[in-house]
Amino acid sequence: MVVFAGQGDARRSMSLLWRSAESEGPASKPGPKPRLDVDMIIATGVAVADEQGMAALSMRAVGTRLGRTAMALYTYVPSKSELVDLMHDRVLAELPTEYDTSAGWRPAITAWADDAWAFYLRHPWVLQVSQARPVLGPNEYARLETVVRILGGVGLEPLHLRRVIAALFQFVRGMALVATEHRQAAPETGVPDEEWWAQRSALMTEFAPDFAERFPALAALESTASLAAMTEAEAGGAASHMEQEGREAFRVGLDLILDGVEAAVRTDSDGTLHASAGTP
Amino acid sequence: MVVFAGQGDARRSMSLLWRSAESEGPASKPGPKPRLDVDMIIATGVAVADEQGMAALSMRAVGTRLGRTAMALYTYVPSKSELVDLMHDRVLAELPTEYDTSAGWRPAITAWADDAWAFYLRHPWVLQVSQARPVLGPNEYARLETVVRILGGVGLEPLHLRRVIAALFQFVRGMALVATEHRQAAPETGVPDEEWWAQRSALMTEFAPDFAERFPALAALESTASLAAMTEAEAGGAASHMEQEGREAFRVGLDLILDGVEAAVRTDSDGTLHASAGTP
DNA sequence: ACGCATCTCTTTACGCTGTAAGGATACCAG
DNA sequence: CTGGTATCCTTACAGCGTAAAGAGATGCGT
Repeated sequence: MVVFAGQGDARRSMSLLWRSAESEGPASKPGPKPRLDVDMIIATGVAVADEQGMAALSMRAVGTRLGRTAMALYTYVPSKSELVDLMHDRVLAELPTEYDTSAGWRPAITAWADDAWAFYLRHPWVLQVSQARPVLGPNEYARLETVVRILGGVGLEPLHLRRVIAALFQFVRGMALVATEHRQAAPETGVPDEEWWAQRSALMTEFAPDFAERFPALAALESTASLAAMTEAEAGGAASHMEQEGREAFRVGLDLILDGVEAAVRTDSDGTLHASAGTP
Repeated sequence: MVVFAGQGDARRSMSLLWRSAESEGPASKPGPKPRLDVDMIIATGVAVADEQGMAALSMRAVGTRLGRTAMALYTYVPSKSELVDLMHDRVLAELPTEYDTSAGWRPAITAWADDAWAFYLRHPWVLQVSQARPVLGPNEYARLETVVRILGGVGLEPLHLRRVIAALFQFVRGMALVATEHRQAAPETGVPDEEWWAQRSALMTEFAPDFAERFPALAALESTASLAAMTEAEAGGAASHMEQEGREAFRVGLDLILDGVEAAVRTDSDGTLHASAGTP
């Protein structure tokens, strides 16, 4: 057997990502029976990351949760970064893949974005996984397929469509990222949100007493907008103000983008031929 | 002097962020002359992060660059995370604060977004700084003020305006994040982009030969869009395809959002009273 | 049934991180 | 000159990912 330098790794990680239930190697091998398997390790990793955040995810942490040492994991998984990739693709399976487009693409995409938002808040650590070389697991593709299916028939030309989707993805991701960061700030630092802001604004007036002169537009906006936000938030009150505002900004931004898409669809299907691209 | 638990830190970091050239303590103090100062340390930190990335930014790295040990820095800066905050606010000063709105807000915002994009590509590590509790330094406020000044007069109501701005910020951030991650992937892993993708797609056909059946919409889109991207990219060719596409998706997404804003402005100034909020 | 190849899992170790603690040295006010 | 204070260094600790080597269990070929 020939092994090319650096290829064994890629091969192994792909086979881990795409492995099916059977299709494994020989049923009986020499050596002690494995008392662990990749799925247990992935599940435990997800549990650790969900409960204590990405920073607390260490090989030792996962290992001891399974009653094993850190090094024992290396029998099943080539490295920590591979484990994270596997965890990523694993949780991605939670996302729905079917959306009702009978009322048009817009409600479907909105529902999709809401689900993605909830998903990110459920697994905030996913937002910490680098997108540089995407994981390319089955569930990553399934997620993409879902969006392409919804948006494929609206009449955007392929290249444009792909860019719109990329923008949509990154928008959702970015908004969810700040939301989760806000949520994590309080437990991590031990200082509750309100206290922190109160303290900071007190120090602001001390260190930057000329704030209103230096940043007039900002000062004007803050005084009016904060007031409006307060009175508006009176109805809800479940989550913190910051989180509520994050959610609200997400909705607003999403609507802006979808308005833009609608406008693009109108001009596109006017000017160019309206091919029902995507689903055959 | 009374020191409340946990407050000394906040006070110190605010004074570091907002300190002005003079206004420092007594000119002559006992003890050896400081051979370093906060600005040198910040500048060195920025240099390290720019050149080698956030992962390579360690107290030891900064220290030895200054011909000192890691611990020497703790005389000037309370902790690494404070240093990162200071670095963040420092580089933020590079962003322009004045934009020509004589041709309307849209070209101004577009120029602003382009500058932000270039800024993030120049200092990718900034995207790694948590937004949970924003740095609240002078330059962070200046950046916000800039956008509010541009968008303050278009006739969005304050609360809506704030959310639009939040969405805009996160969109730019998110798009820039993937772009920088792509750019860093090749040097970090040592595998050039094309090789990686070639290898991956070869493995894809091996491990998921049923790809086209499982993800029909995706397969259709890829075959048409990739072709279009290739022929379109033939003109340029400076940056890699991935990076080019990231930039393109950024433009497309931004235009979608701005289209949405235009629509919102039209309906807002029709229905509600058009107050020239913001700049007085 | 035996020996051996092979597999799982543990122990130990290395270099890296942020930073707490304590000591050496340089400097200024009295 | 002396005492107090500030700068800076050395040492040390707990944590990280993982390389290397070895212990023990297991199935196969003989």
